[in-house]
Amino acid sequence: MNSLQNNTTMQSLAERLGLSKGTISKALNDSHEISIATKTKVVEAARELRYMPNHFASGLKSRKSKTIAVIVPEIVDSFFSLAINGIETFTQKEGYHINIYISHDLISKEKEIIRTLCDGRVDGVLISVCREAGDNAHLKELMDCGIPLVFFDRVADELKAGKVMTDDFEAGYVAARHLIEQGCKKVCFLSSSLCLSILKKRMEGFIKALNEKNVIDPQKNVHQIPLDDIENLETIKLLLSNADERPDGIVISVELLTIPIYLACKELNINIPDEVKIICFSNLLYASVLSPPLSTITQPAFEIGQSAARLICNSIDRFTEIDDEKIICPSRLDIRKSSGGNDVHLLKEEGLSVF
Amino acid sequence: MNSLQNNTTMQSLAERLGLSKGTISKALNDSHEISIATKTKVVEAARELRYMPNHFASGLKSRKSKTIAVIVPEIVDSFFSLAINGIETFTQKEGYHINIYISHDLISKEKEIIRTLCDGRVDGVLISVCREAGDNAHLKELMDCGIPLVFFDRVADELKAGKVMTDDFEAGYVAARHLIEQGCKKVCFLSSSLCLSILKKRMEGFIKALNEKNVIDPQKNVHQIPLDDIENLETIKLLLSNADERPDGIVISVELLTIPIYLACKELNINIPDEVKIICFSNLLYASVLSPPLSTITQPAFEIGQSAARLICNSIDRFTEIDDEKIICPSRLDIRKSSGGNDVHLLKEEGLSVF
DNA sequence: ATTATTTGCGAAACCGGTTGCGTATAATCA
DNA sequence: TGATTATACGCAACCGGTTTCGCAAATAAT
Repeated sequence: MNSLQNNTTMQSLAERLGLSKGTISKALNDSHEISIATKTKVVEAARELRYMPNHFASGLKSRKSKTIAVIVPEIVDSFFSLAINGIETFTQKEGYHINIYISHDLISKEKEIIRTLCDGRVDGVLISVCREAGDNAHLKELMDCGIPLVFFDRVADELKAGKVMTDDFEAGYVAARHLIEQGCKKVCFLSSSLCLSILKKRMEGFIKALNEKNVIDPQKNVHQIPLDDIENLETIKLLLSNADERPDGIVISVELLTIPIYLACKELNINIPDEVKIICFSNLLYASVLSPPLSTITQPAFEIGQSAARLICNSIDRFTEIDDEKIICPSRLDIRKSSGGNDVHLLKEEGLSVF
Repeated sequence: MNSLQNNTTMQSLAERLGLSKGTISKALNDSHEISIATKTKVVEAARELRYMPNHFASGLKSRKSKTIAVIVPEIVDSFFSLAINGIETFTQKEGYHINIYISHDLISKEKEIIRTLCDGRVDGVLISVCREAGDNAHLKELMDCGIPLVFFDRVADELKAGKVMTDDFEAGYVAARHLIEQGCKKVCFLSSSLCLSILKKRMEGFIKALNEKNVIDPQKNVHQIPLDDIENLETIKLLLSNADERPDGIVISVELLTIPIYLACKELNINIPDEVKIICFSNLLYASVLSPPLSTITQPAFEIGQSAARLICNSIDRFTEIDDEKIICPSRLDIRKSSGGNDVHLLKEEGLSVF
């Protein structure tokens, strides 16, 4: 049975040393009230008996858990796993633990998760909101509990909280301009839903680039693709199958659509980049070994995670509210062959390697 | 300043309703001692005031945190992120929270992490041990604290604990036999270090297949590749550059070596699969869009995570020790073009899709 | 030598739930 | 009607730390 051997408590330590519980506490916390001699005696005994202050007891009094909740829509995703890596790198240095929650892009799950977070188990929350639209009463309630909140990447624009993101508008613009400069005459933009504000911003940047080229009604070049694995392939094949109307350049705003695009082109025998040039918002480590290597708008996922963690840890440690602070980490254009660039190896790019 | 609005406590609820703290507790826990009328009154007031039992207070008494620690060597990794997805899927149903820790394959980090886990903050630990060799005193100490431990994938053979893994020996054998059946005359095995028992088992399976073909000294066909991104590319290029000695079939036992293999072949102008056939232990979602599509030994990462979570949750909830229980989830051979198979789309394989 | 101050520690309250026990009131029984 | 048993709730201890306060002994100041 569950024996729970390590029951060394302050009380047992106190009895063993002929001291009081309070004295032990003060000694271990290096209080000035306790003599050096007693302190060393206590510290040694504590180490010997592998004493560890009980997490619940100390948390009950201090109201601090040294724990941060991280809510992501998905974890099998190069962006989010890199972001978590960045978060962990920072929090671990500061002695914080992290709880991971996956919303699976469902607003109901997100609400359910948030609700469990109001009992004091976490000192702060980092969140990348789910794709599914919905009110954000749950987020407001969380903040009403006095729990600091920081959004990363997918933010809720209308809430006053910390926000760490990339320059999506600019990146959308750069992606579209790049394809235009590569000689594309008909560039289109693939998105999932446009509920997500970051996707909307990318699209607006894309529109701006098209407007500069005096494209008539650029909104017509924006396509919403379902995220279901079967439907999306069919939708994309439909888009590419009509040779006359077919786009010769595609900006893909979500990494998930990479596989269906490549598959569709292969099935329809369309050559990338000769017949259609492609660039994708993506953090894929494998972009350089795809055929052809995939040009990407690479988001600084690790840095975004790290900055978000720094923001929330500082807010917690200094008891300061985050006053709608916004941090922008710029994305990077990595030109590879899929958009007609040279096929150089970009494996060792700064900030991408995680090994 | 941090206002902590939601200070609804049992005491405040009690005062508001003219009852005692104990009565509130019993009412909320549906005790038979309390009348229906009182119960409904209390429950309604609790909901109205958004009362949540304090995590520390309840944990202090119950000695349960409803939290599981998950320690992985890396998170930007398709296997581990899938495994975490599996873990989360199960634990979330059971009302457990999960803490994520990343050892970055460093034994020192692993020890440090484990040490912080003995204070009662978690009810159990799931771990995939780090690659770096070392004693496992820290794991024993954890178990001595009465905290259930379950290994997944990378296990410590010598410890008596729960273990969930795949059939590495069998998989290594199957991979090698597949290449041999595809006509390879000189098959070799790439590994990182052989400290990891799972890599050793894969190698032993590989050796068995070669022995069956009466290969002389098959151990000579086993190569250890450094994991550093620059060194490994050079080492692999060296291995492939000598056209006479060059292997015509390669079993890659770690996913990390996929990129350098593809890059090396491209640089040396070696055709996959005509000149060298390749199969890799991997959970890459992008295997099918690599060029050529990569044959894989696909580990049931999601199932492994799910089973590990089930094992530890059951152990916790039933107060039973895990008596060296072993669960084996078999891997799957996915033949694609890199090993000379047909280029079929294996996107929708059972158990792989995470969308 | 006497008073003032510092030093080192113990006692007890407190954090917010949980739980065993005691008891007053109501319901049941003889 | 009086004794017995349920019913419904309050009281207080407890979980394991933290912290305030008080006090005795040691040291310093006068």
